[in-house]
Amino acid sequence: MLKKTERLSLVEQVVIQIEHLIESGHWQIGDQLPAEMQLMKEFDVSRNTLREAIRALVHAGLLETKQGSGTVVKSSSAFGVALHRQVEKSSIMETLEVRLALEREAAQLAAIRRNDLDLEAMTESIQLCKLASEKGDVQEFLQADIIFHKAMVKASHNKMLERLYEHITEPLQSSIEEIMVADAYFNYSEEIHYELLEAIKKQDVQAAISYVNTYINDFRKKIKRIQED
Amino acid sequence: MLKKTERLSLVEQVVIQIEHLIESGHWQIGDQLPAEMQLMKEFDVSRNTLREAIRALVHAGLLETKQGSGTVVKSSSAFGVALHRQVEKSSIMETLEVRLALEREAAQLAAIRRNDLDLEAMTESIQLCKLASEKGDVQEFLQADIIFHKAMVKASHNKMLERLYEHITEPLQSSIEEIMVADAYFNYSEEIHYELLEAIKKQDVQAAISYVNTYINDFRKKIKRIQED
DNA sequence: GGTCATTTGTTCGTATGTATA
DNA sequence: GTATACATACGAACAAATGAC
Repeated sequence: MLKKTERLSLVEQVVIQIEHLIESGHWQIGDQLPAEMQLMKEFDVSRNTLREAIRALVHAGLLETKQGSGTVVKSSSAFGVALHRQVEKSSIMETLEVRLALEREAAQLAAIRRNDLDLEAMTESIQLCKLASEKGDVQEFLQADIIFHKAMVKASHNKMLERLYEHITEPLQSSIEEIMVADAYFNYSEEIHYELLEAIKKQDVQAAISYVNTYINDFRKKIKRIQED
Repeated sequence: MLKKTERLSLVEQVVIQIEHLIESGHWQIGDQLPAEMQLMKEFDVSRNTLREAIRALVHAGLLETKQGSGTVVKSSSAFGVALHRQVEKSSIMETLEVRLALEREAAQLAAIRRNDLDLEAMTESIQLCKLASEKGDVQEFLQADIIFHKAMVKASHNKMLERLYEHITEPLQSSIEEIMVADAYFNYSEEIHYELLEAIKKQDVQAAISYVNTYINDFRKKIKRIQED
């Protein structure tokens, strides 16, 4: 029934298989895992082995088990969880400074490497920003804004930068929403990054970098102003 | 309204305690942990509970267990392990671009926030670079160079930036050493960052940034040249 | 080379608490 | 309130690997 000791323990093998199923997107965030009985058959392991593998992934932050209701996917990557924890240990300002560093590099690389598909995605998302601003919906606007930024980072064609940016921005998002909603002087038109898109379109590296620098500086001042209230 | 029974399980409590003992340096990398029997008494838990906590930390990459021999500390932080794995999945070029982003931001912040202690540490490490260059010892020079860069990042007074930089640079280091040793045209005097230190000393932000930009660009070209050979 | 104590690895059983139906 | 299923924690016994004598 069970094979003799291979290099990896049975538990580790199951852990890796589940990890892969999650990171590949086969099981999405929020999805409920099949019942234990079914997973036992699927991986061909005993109940104890399966449970131990699940516990390891719970501790890693990828899964969450709830009595009675089962286990659900909580995060898509162990890397994301580790970064998330790091962000929680840091101040908003510190995290924002790191984000600026990544965003400035991304803008520069995007201006160099962007292809037609990238420009299309960025143009599309900036249209969403415009629509949301016309409706006056802050929440919707911020979501569209994130999509634009992610599209720009994607246009840098650096997967590591992309992952870092995504997992640093995500836990920061709720704080940003609070700040923006609390901002009485919020001005949509100032927040839509037409000039940045133009700079990347024209492959003007310097213009892209300086635009990022100014808008993050504004953002910084805004946070300071609100936090002092 | 759901009542969140966020009471931590015993296993989680033990995990956190061990994690803290490692991250605080009480147990250093390479150290052997006390035997399970002793740890059971120390944490006042059963063997199964203790073992599950240890297994979680083994999976996280902090510990390594060997049957018959014992348990040793393998890494000092879970964040470092996660980042290390991410770097291994990425190309040298990608990682270098991320490093540039962090280093540029660090140089800028260091130029603004450096204090006398920071300047002292940077001056000291640049002296080490000079000494190694006079001896013609590449290995020693590179080690001193790392110390200088870490001192600069520390001078940015952003802990998150510091941790990210450290854990991204570390796994990159062996690759860099290979490249530098293989470089027939290696010129020490070009690699000592006197001008960067001067810019930070004078709090000249622009000069610091532009110096980082040029030296990383040179580094990039060097890698491309060597990889093409 | 072999024996033995030590240490981790594995599996079982039991008691208690807790969420769901 | 009761019953059921699941989670948690403990204890014990045995297997397997290691290292020292």
